[in-house]
Amino acid sequence: MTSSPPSVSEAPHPFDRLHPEIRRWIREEGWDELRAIQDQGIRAILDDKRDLVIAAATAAGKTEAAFLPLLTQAADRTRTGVALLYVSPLKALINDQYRRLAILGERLDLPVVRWHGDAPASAKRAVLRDPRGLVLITPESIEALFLRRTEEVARLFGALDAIVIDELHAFLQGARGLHLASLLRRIDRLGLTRPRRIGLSATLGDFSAAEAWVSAGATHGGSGLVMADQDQPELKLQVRGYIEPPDDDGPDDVESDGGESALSRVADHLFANLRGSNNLVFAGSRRTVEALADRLRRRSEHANVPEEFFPHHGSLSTDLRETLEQRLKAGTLPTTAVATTTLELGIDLGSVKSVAQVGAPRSLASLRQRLGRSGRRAGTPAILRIYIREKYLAADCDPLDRLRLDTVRAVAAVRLLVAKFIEPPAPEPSLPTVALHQLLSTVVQQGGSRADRLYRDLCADGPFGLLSKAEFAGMLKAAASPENGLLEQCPEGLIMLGPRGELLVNGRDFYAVFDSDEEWRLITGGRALGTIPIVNALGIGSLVGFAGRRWRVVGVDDRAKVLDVVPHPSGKLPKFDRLSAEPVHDRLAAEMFAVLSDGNIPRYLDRQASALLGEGREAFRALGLASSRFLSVESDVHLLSWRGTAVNSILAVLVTAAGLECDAHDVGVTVTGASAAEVRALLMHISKCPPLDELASFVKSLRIAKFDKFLPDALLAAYWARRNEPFMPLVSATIQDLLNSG
DNA sequence: GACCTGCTGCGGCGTG
Repeated sequence: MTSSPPSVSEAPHPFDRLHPEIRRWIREEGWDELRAIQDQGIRAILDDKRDLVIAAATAAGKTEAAFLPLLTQAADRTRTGVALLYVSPLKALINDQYRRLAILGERLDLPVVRWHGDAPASAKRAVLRDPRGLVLITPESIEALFLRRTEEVARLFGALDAIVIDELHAFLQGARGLHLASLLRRIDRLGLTRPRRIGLSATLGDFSAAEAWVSAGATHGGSGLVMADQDQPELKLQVRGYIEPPDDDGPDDVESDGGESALSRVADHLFANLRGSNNLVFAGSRRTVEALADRLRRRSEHANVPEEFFPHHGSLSTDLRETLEQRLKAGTLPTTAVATTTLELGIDLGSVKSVAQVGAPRSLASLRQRLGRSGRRAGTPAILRIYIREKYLAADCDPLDRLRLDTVRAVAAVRLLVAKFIEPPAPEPSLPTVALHQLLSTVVQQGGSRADRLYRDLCADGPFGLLSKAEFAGMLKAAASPENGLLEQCPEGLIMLGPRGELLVNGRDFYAVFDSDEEWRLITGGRALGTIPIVNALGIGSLVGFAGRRWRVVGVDDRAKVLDVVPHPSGKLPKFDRLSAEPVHDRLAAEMFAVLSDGNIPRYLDRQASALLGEGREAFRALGLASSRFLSVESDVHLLSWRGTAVNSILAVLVTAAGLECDAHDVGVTVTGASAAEVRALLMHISKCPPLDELASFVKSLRIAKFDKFLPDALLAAYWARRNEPFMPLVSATIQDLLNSG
């Protein structure tokens, strides 16, 4: 379902179909011509009423491809009500787009209003009084409108022509995407016709998933897709290997004066090769970002050169982050950002010479996104360096460590990058939590509702359609239980908020479907540095490494949770809560097996990485793992599935349910306290797999999302089973593979 | 052995 072929000769040129004021603006901007993606966008939007996905690289002009034709239509509109809604996952992106779109809006006499928590209230009041034009908003602010402006929201959004969803790929997975899907469906119901939806994205793996998300609830025929020609730049790639020193326990902590840890040597290489240009370094965790930024700052100090390496992560203050982003974008001073995932989304960062990845990738979607953020100049190759740190192998080490799985995963990830593989969206674990959130919000919006209507509005053909009527009833019953008190039912059957429901919904924390932790705020000389988790026990005199520097605490405000700090020569890195590793997809785990099985040494490996890959393969052969998937180590048995996180987790639950202690790891599970023969017998037994919902009680924690504490066990168990059902054929195949192996 | 995102309404104050 791509866009229609080039138009017949008598059809007007897309440019000539735009509003005269927009054409004038384009000429004044000095554009020679519209880009292909914009021509296609104009045709698709003006010729067709269907939903649309626009896919093109960052800075390729997607926003204009959507808004030039949409504003052309909106300028002639006579209906009252806001004409266009733009939804973004980030406030910073709204501010960025506002600057571009407000100029066009002014020319067309269409108000353009930013609507997020930090946006000025005056413009919001103005559009409430006179609803028209374009509103740029976050999902949470849409939620707030439904809850706090229930009477006015239909006047605002009841006659929309179109809803543009930016960074669409960020909403295809996760609780927030489900939240937005529900909010859009609620907006659809405010008016007589469903507004068309237009999704924008730079990195889509699965176009059909994106089109399906966008066209949910469409009454006439699916959606269209326009995409830019993806000119594949040359990719220059290196994978570099490093081995930790023998007795290094805390590799990520603040560098000691010896400075021989693998991370220190990674810092040496980055310092020598990235200095003098703009680069992005993705280091995985906030702790590693801090450790690496600290090492790079020290190298600048020792070399007596200006600092040009700076940390960027979600716990740093907006001030520090924006300063760094603007420095990257300006491009006048050489700048390298050492970041977590914070720089994967968001504003255009300008031209970047190279991207580095510290640690083997676990997600191809993420790796692709990172490469896509590198905004190269036309004609220059994309440069990617992957740095791998492996353990020193002691004589008595775990044989699994001998497989050098990080090096192997890096090679496997590169192979899948070349094969253009991107993980498809996975079933969303937090669906019940988001359903309860939307249930409470809908009860407020409707001023009391009946159960059957709530089920119809939220679930039937909707984003929560995976819940059965019985499960939904269970959710209602639990929410109305005396201990939860979220809902109450009037004698006539009308469902209202209960006292705790009122408290919850009126709290400032309610709008987002994701949880947030309590944190210390770090201040120095009146300037905000950022936040660290409250689990860090800090008092006056404590030393802490943060924002790429080291500090001493000189003041504590326990009530406001503020720490006053001053620069200090030393400090330990704070703890950031870590739960579990990012999941690995089946395809990546399977590719790792393939990498270990063949003998080819890719040229993009440096000498150390080649040696590590060789060692891994040698261990793989020596341990007989090409044919056997059992590996006994003292009282443990490793079962090597070579499958992804989802399959290994289910396998671990199965083994636990059968009575043995078991934990999942990256390429299989480890069974404790049984012999290989016993484990084999057990696998034969569980190959006749018990029903999944009976297994759910063996899952370590079913309560994972924000409102799960209000949900009944039976619902959480049933939903766990439902979202894992698609993996069961693979689980059965895995058990067969294990049993068939030597 | 991980990361990220978001936030109302109102009273009180200062300023033009």
